[in-house]
Amino acid sequence: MDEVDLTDRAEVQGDFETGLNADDQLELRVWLRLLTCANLIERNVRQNLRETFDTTLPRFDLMAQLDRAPDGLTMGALSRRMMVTNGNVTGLIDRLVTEGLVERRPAPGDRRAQVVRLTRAGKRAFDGMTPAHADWINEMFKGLGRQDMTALLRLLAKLKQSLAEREGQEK
Amino acid sequence: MDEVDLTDRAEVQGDFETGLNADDQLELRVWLRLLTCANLIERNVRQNLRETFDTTLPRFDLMAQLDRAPDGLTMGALSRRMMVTNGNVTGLIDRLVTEGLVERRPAPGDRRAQVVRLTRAGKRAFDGMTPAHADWINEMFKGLGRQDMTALLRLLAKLKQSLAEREGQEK
DNA sequence: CCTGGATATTTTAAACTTAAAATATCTTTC
DNA sequence: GAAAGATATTTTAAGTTTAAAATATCCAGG
Repeated sequence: MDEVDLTDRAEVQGDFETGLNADDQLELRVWLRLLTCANLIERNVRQNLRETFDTTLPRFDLMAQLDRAPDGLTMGALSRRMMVTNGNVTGLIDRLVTEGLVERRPAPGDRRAQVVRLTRAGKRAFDGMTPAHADWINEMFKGLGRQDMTALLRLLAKLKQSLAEREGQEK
Repeated sequence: MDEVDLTDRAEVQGDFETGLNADDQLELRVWLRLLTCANLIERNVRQNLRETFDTTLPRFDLMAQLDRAPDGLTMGALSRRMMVTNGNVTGLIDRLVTEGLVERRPAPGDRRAQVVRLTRAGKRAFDGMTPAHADWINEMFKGLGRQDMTALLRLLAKLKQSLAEREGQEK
């Protein structure tokens, strides 16, 4: 039997980089590896949030933003911070309001805007999740030393800067 | 007037890190910065794909995987490489098949499996997008030197390793 | 004041994504 | 060789996400 083996045994647990050549452009390799790491972390957090607290990552991210802004945020500020569209935030907030975790009220002085903030229950729920969340993240970064992390933080800052510059240009 | 300024002028263009304290755990800061970078890049590529080729990022990612596997991939292999669920791939492939960019055929020797590969038209379409895609990525990494990128690549490899280890454990 | 452009949000339609259940097939074991 | 468990995929329902259009309000200039 010399048929092609479609199960591709070399790829037991592939990712975006699988099949990429070492002589491909460095930039692409960095980007794909970055994406792989982000996906692995996201997947882990998502699963933990579901199993431990029966909630979702977008809900958690949104609540984390509100937790850091005790005076509340407008819908627009929220969507900028979460880097998602306005419409997306509208839907998420709708659901969180229904669940009683978030409250929406008209912004003083601007009848177009809404200010959103955590309710008492929302704050309580979020505080209950924070420690476990921190543990998960810490656990995932266990393989990196303090030096590694500061180096990584610095390089990512530089990349972020490089990315932010070309955001303004747009068109 | 000494009211609270809800527009928060310091946060013209916030991101996940906005509002984070410098004394927060290092791991969390690295993770959020990583996420911010990934989001900025994704957003840029997504917009470029739409404006330039009228397509989407998931479609492009899927075609990129198939392009690297000339003999095709099973649905399962594809979902592992893209790090998304099986059902997700089913839907994406359905659409790409309809558009004539991808073909699906029974896997030889296993009647449960499907082998998917780019059609002639799909290969042509993908090849037409590759150079522009590379340019976009290169442009975004312009602020990083070769040294920075290799350092970043190394650190991310270490992180990826750290993350992969705890994947196996899972229960 | 009032008109035109800017800003804040919601709505809409379509696509994407997930987790879980359902199918179908393979593989092993007795 | 039939039952039990493992694998490969699809289906389902709900949620998330996007881009674009629609609303509503603000603000600046005449």
